[in-house]
Amino acid sequence: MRTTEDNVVLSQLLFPDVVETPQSMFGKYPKRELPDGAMVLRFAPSPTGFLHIGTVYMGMINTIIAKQTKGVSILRIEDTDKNREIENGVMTIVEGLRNFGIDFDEGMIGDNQSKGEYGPYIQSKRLDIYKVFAKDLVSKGYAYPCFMTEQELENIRKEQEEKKLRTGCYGKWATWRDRSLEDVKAMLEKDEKFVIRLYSTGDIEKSFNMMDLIKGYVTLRENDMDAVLLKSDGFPTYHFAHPIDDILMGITLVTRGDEWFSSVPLHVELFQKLGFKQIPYAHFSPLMKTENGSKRKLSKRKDPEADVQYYISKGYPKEGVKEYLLNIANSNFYDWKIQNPGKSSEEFALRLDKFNKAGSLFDIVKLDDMCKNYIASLSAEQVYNQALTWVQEYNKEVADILKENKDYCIQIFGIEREGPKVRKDIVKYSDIKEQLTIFFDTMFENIEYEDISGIIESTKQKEILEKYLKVFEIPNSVETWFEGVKKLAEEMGVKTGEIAMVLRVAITKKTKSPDLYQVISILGEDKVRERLEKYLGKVI
RNA sequence: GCCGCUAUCGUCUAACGGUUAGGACACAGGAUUCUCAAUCCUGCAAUCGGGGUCCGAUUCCCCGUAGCGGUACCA
Repeated sequence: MRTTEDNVVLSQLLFPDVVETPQSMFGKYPKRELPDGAMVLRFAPSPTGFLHIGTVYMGMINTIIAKQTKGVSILRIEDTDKNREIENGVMTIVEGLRNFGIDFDEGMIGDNQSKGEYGPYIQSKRLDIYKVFAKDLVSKGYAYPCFMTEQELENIRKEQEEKKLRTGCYGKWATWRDRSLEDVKAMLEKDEKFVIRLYSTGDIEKSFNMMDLIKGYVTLRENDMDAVLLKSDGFPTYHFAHPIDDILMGITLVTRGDEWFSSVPLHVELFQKLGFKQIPYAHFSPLMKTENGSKRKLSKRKDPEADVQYYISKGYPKEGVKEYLLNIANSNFYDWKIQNPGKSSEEFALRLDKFNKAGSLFDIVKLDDMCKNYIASLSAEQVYNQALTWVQEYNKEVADILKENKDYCIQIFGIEREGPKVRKDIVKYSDIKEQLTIFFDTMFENIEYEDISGIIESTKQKEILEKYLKVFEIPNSVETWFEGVKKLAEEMGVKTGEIAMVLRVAITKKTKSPDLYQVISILGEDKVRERLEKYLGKVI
């Protein structure tokens, strides 16, 4: 057993270089001056090498809530596991989020750059800070060095499993928690590796209640694990970094994934031992997918759709993806969107208590629908601009066409875009190539005519074409044009539909196309006549 | 195994303890249109199972069951 004095000595022995105290640390970060109700939120992903769809989801939620409460959003990087560190990990997150229009008020803005006064905003640069608090805990007897080797840890785990006990380092299994100062000194002199563990005083038999902003009131058991606070390499575990970073940064609501929920008792004990006021939690359920009839978390390893790049490369509009994500967050978003067509999604009042408590399935069909509606809400020029951005990266050939024929393309994207009945056939920007095909000979030449001879005999087709060519002109309204077609149908004794069908195939090679009159108007009289004649030649 | 959270149409979800259990997406049918899309109408389709409490339970309680998460010197 160690005395109170022993612990003070021990803390000095363990952290001889640390001169700061928790009090002096707090002095460095003044209290934030914010309006009533303002929330300070931090989004704290780990740099694991790619931008997860969940990262966009959480990043967006945090920034929206901060903005709506006139608070502060912070992007912090949790890179305390150097085994998992990946090159450019930070940039992938920073740039990826920025690309999605998700901007933070404070935090990392580049690999080694940040903005804000509450940094550093990357945990690997905060090592000295964690030591200050670790030293403080040791001096108070709330933490201690543990010299157990991996093998020893493994052994106790096996023994616990055999005896059907809870596994882990707690109570009598935590063999170093009460060792004498002499024992510790001896190990230190031998330069043995050690970790700093929490000296837990919790009782697993006791429960306590806690409010989670998403889950509501929950009942949890107290923590009794002597969790690792500082690893042998001097890096903190997440558990230790979390209270310190969030308190020092003045966070008012901790948002994080559901996987942390089970650690709440540990974190509560840490807040108490550190003398911090508990920050409220909101635990978000993960995005799921189904596989073989069972649900599971979307994982990058197995699921390509977990990577945001998957949607980008397929040409999904980012805004549409965000809207879909918002709809997962609060399912009344879609209704709100319809009622507030002009408003930006960021104005939607997200409510924490409206989040799904269990995991939501990621539904690509619904995503398609929302993207389709999103694109339908844009002007032709906006479609052009967004499509161009995408195509410049993913389809150079189409990008050239777009750049060289700006006005023409805008006309094409404008087909059936005016008025109440907007054409909704673009889900993602990869679909626009299909839209353009009939308007550019270079692409048009490469597609085959659809065969309608089974529906309308060749001789009849020929007759229709010949007669139509004689009266062909492009009037200035659909009505006039269609009147002409109708008149011709009457004269020939055929159905209007048949004439339209023949013309459609002759002009677009397809049996399905956007409004024929608008297509003809855009193509122009010469081009249409040329195509009609060409098809006539083919039918014979 | 142990601990915790969760449970409404296929999916996302709504419903002060009293509703015909509502909406959206998907699907099917119809209307409309020069085709397709769009639009409009209609249909299909759910309270996990069992016990309580209550005049009355999707809602509250208990027991099962299932799903998810945790059970690391990973986050």
